[in-house]
Amino acid sequence: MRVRFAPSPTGFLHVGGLRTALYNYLLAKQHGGAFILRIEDTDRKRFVEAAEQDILDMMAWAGLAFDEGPGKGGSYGPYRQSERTERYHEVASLLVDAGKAYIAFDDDDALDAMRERHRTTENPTPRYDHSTRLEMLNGLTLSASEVQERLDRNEPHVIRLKVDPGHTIGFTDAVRGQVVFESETIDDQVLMKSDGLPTYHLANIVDDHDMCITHVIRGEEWLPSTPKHVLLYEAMGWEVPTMAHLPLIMSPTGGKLSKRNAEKQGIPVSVSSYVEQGFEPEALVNFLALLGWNPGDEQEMFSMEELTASFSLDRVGQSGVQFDMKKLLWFNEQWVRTRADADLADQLATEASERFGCTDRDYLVRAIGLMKERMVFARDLFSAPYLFQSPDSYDEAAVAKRWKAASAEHLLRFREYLASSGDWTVEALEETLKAYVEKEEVGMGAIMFPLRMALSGTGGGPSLYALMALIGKQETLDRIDTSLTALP
RNA sequence: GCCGCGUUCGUCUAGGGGUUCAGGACGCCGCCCUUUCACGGCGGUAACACGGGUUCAAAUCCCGUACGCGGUACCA
Repeated sequence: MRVRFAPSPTGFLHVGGLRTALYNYLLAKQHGGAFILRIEDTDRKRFVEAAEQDILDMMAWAGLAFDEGPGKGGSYGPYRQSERTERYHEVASLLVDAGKAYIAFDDDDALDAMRERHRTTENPTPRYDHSTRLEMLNGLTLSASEVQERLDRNEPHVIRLKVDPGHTIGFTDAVRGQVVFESETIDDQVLMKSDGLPTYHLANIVDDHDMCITHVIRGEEWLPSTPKHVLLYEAMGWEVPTMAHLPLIMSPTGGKLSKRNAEKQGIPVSVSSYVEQGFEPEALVNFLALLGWNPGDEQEMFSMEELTASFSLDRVGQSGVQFDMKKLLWFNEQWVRTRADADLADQLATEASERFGCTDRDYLVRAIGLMKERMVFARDLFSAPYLFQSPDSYDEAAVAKRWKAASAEHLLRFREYLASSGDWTVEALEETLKAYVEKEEVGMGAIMFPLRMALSGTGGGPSLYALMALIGKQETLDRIDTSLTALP
């Protein structure tokens, strides 16, 4: 099995593209096949310089290593279409010689004029096809010598696929089953553009054939052009690879997950945005895998290895799927929790040092231990600055609601208990507090809330015993003193 | 308009003729645990688009309609 991911470097890697790459990757790994990356840079108008590097970086981030591709090599290279133009010309001439394609000289104005001529309410977008091609300037209407003269004059021209009406083109899609099209509904697709570069349709079948691709797995937006590809394979006498069209990922309001549509709802379209926001690669991969595929049982969490073992095309759905950010967030939370505290500390050390001057690695690891069940992203650690420094303000709403007349009094008295406490462990601190509650005959909340406010400046957070044990005796006493001057 | 694909809880989905007055997950709500916020546990909310067939029996098969999505470029 040989599969490929063939993105166009017209922008940063799209999250939907990543899913396509993932499904290809999983299948290749599962079958011990090859996963190929091919850059489809035949559109010079939309070419974006930094895009290829972004594609490479994002695939590496997600853990999708390819076996052949730009920078990696392989025996079927080059893997950039801009470096393979000669081969496309070769195939295009073969097709013209065989009468399967023809040369056309019509410029934009001629094309517009033709469409204008035929446009009606019933036919808003007339096609360049069997019904109109005889009105145009092409190899079918000009004599061979006229064509040659124009070519000799270097007149701009394209090469079009000659689609004859009257027959049915069908193929079996691995996701959708049998799909058929009538040939008269298909236009004479341009194969070779006047700039000398091929269109996707030509380049794609030439490369898939030359690179011995066995399974073409791509988005559903390609389904309508697949009959053209089938025609091309047949014209060349090549075998048609297995086709599989994946359901489109849609925005929560419906419609393709386009930049404008999605980002308005807080759903980034570029994979790099997910990296910037601090998503775990495993979480995005897990989420994307389940967006359009399901294992058939009730497992939700999947590592790349588990996905590789379980994935199959026949469990890929056929209908469009909506991107659900809440679920992605849930996956991220789950995956953050699977990480070792020490591992998270490695990631967060620099920021901890820069923001809080915390260079004590053991301290960082323990702080992470207190926060882990409360994080969606690793960097949520820093949403609790009191783990590293005295609060510089106190949550006003919480104070207004729960800071009572006796609060300062309790705090002051409990400070004495703490000051005389010798053993500064979680267990001992718990004992100390219980002793206070018993002696003073008050509820836990009477002291717990003021204490929490003094130490963290907030009304919620990790266990207070653990927090005091973390920050230490002196810091605990200092924070209580500070709060007593700041709070009523 | 035409062509193609699709349609089970709000979302991702299981189920593909009887065992399902439809199961799981996210979300939401409630309860329990708990000093708090979370975690966790338990429970709840909520769906077979519609209309015809076929059949003893249909969410499951067929046809139609509606709706959604994609395509309709010298873009991919």
